Amino acid sequence: MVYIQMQNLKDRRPGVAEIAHEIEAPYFFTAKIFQRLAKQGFVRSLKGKGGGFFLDPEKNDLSLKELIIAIEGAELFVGCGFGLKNCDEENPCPLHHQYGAIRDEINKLVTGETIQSLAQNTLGKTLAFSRESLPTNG
Amino acid sequence: MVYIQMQNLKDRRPGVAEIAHEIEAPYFFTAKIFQRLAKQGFVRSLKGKGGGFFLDPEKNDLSLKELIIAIEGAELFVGCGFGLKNCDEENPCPLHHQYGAIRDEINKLVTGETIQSLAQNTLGKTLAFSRESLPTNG
DNA sequence: CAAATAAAAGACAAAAAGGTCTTATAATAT
DNA sequence: ATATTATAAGACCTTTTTGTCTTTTATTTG
Repeated sequence: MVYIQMQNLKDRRPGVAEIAHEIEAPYFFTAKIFQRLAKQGFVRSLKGKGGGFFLDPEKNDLSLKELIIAIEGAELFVGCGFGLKNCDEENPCPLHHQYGAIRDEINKLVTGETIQSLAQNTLGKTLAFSRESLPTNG
Repeated sequence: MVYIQMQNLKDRRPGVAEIAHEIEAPYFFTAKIFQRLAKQGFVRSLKGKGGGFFLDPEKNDLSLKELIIAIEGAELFVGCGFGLKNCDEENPCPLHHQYGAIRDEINKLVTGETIQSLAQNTLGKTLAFSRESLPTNG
């Protein structure tokens, strides 16, 4: 989605083939994932010539946290590091406080960073996926 | 394993039923997991009456990192936060530096803490799994 | 030795994740 | 209108993870 937004900022709408190539994932698998993201409202799409994926230009604050919660649930942000159900401040697991500190850092990161901020910050830089894309499939 | 070591420090060797109860996991599933851990040499066991699981008393430095790497591989400690293969210092992903900081923290935690240190530090405290255990199955 | 206890081994089964392909539908351009 | 382009939908398959059960083997105690 960061890649999509980066392209949107350049007035382009990347299609499945291009995105799949950039993130080094199979074509159809990528298609499936963005189908789901589109249905959930996280991306929009246009069919036909010149079509492709784009983010709602109205919203400029889609945090990583919102996305992660929508896709994987909130466990990462609330659950016990050891996966214990009974773990809390009164009955902490042996890793409770140490893990809590890291979880706070993760929370800070995913709350503060948005798809838009990441795209904006990295526009023009040499990135892991910014090599010019020649669509493939596989 | 922390629970096992805590019990070992009290000269007890917990069995599958007891461990399963403490970690709120199904009996047979827990059995499977410890079977694997035993084969990998991370725990030892004794069959028969009075038997159960215990850690090698010689080793007192089994880090969480060693365990995680043996069970899940090292990706958590070396991989890109976005899962990109091309991501490195020269070609960073949009989250590269932010995620790197968190990964460093995780590394520090799992390198510094061992099963033994966690067991030792938490002996006698009221813990998520320290309520006295009445073995069940399911 | 026999009985009881407890893990080891291995076969199975169910559910979730990952991956592929075909057909349908929408949009554009001519 | 129609040909082209591109996503949407849904069926389907494979692999991995999770979970269950039965049988075997080892150990202790009487």
